[in-house]
Amino acid sequence: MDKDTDKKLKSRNIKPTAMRELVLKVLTEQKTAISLPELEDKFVYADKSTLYRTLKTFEDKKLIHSIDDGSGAIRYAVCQDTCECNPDDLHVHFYCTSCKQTFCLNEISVPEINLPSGFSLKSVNMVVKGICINCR
Amino acid sequence: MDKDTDKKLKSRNIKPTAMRELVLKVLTEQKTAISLPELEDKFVYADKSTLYRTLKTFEDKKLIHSIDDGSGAIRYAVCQDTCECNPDDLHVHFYCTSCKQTFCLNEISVPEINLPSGFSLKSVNMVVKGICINCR
DNA sequence: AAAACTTTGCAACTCGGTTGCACCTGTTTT
DNA sequence: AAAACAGGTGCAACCGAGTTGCAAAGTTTT
Repeated sequence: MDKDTDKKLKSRNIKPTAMRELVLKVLTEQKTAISLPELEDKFVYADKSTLYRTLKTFEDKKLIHSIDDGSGAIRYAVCQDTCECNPDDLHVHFYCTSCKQTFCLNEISVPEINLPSGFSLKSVNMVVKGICINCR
Repeated sequence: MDKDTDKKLKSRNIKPTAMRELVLKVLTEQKTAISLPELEDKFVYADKSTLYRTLKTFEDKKLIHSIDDGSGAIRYAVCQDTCECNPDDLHVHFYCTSCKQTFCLNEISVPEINLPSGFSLKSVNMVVKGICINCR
């Protein structure tokens, strides 16, 4: 059992099962955002639905956030420690069309938008597509 | 046959078949972006794959643009006349979580982003989620 | 009018996501 | 300690969006 992952789970009110610890560990070691199918590949013996529900639980409890990068599969990445997934916490994501990896640009927060009057904002999904530094 | 739709198709180098004229007409009359499944509902007698390929053709020829609003289905909307779908042509989209409609905010272009060095930009998908003016 | 090419319709399939249900495991209650 | 309970996991099946191969229908070219 990893003390740190364990703590992290508890800090977000998630019961730390063996499965969850393993998933969180993979997510933490992962530098780029990962999709459910990709996660499945890393866990040959775990069931798809278990992994699915694990991700959903993590997302509900704001341990991870999801990114729809337009690749057809939703990807997930661990949130910053202080993140509450409010509009202020949102950052820009980068999708590399060459290596198909999705990066969290944590330093770049999504610009403010002045919506037409009558429209209210809840959240923003901003994905920049291009070529990443490794593929150039 | 509608002269205007016909002209519009030709101007983008698309052979104006009956099917395509009808689809373009629906897309033009539509105030919000529409998905393939939604389009299917409007064409009871047309085949899914035909509609699918029609949308793809339109998109290739830059008559329409696609929006991934995170709803699970890609939506399409007619481009502005001068649009070439370059990064400069890109505008923000608004997805209403109540009525599930997606609006093109044509007046609001996507803000510029300073990517980390080594990353190059090709396009941007920016979707703001919230409540639209009709649902408030 | 025949040949060549394009568009359309049908059917089947892929793949990501999702759910119902049974089983199992660990915890609480009696 | 046994029984009851709650929650987590695995299996199987399903859904819905998107996609493709192929044959039929329609157009264009020669």
